Amino acid sequence: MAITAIKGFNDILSSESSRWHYIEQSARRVFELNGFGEIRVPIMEKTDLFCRSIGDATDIVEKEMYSFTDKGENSVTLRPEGTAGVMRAFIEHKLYAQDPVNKLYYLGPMFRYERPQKGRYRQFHQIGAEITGVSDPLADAQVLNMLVHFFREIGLDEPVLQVNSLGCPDCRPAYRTALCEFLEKRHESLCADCKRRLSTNPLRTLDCKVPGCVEATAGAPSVLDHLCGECEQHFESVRNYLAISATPYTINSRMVRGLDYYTRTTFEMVTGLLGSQSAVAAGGRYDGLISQLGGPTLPGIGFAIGLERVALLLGQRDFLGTPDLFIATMGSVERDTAFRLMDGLLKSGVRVEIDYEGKSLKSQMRRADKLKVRYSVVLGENEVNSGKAIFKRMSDGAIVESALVVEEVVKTLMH
RNA sequence: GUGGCUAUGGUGAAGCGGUUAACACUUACGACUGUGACUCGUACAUUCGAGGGUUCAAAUCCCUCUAGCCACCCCA
Repeated sequence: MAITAIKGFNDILSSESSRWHYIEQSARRVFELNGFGEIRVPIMEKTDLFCRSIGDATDIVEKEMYSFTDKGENSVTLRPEGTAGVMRAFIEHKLYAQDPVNKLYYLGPMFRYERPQKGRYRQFHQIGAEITGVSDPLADAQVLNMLVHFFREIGLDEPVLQVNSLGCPDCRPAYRTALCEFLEKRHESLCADCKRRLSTNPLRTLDCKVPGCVEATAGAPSVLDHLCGECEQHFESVRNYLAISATPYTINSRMVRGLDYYTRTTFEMVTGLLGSQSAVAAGGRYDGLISQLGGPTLPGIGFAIGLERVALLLGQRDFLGTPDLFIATMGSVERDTAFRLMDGLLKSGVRVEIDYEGKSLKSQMRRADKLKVRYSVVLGENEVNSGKAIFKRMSDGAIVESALVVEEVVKTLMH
């Protein structure tokens, strides 16, 4: 048996990479428009970074990390998400010293040891953006609008924005207590998973899909009713800004986050087209993270987009252009002329394809057709001698004669 | 970690115990010896995920393994 790729690790073949480029370039364009600059950080970090940021009790840290001990006896981990590494770099290089406000974006592979399924892989890719140093709700709104803008840019209007507020360390404990009290009373009608969640992560019971639990939690207290004054005001303000920019969204007070560092505003772009993987992008505010990692007390907010999921939503659209010209040749002498012409055209930025194997003219023309080239030209004895050739427009068969001089050919192909 | 489903050529797939493994697409060549698209012809799996077993006979039945997909869980 030939060696195959690791489970959950996929090759992105050249036939699909044009779609990836399209997504990545759109993101770069939108993010840079908003003043974000790219930061490139390693894909491996000390294990402790993720334990301290994501949270020891989360599934990611408990069972999904690719961690191992390197030859220097250090525990290292393939990053399961991007924010932790970016914030580590932010602190390490004291990026806050010159200006606490930094707008950064990143893209690249992330790794989680999970059972693969549609839209979920062990190596997957994210494009993320972060703003540090701004606690004003205006930043929340800008980030949300940028995300929505990105989806509009790539032509997807299907994922819808859902927003919630998780409160802060001051008001969340009280909510948690209220929720637990509520759930305890309905303990018997909860599914086995939810009974377990009651102690591990009570908020999770809110998005359980088991009908009994949906029913049991129907009247559960909402986070939004338990926000402290400041958090409530913050959320109000975010909503106000979203109204000003006419950004469509819905409030989902049951939205839960998988990472511990989130505070206040959280959000997701949600789709119903990817089976059980409904989130194509998600993020939120993380006001305590930077100080928690040993940096200054600065707020932050950001999101990450799941590239595979976006690519899945875009479907099989072809984003690659077609060649401008196919050069067919009749014999070996003509190939010198053909090569000279091709080389000149390529240097002028014309996309040229040529026959490589000296096949029959019919084969060459068939190939020209298959490559969907705009024009074709046949170079044989006559053309080499006269220095002129007939260029054929493939769409309608129209022909036009042109001298075999790069500038002339370029002019001919313009029409 | 737990379920369910599926594994036949480059691809999509027929075949459900019996001599050459259907068909379609793709690819190659040709009909048209200097011009593609349509049409037509020819070629392309000694072999059915891997390994065992049952049988005179297995792609077809049984067992084991492996892989993939989907779902649970979790999440981008």
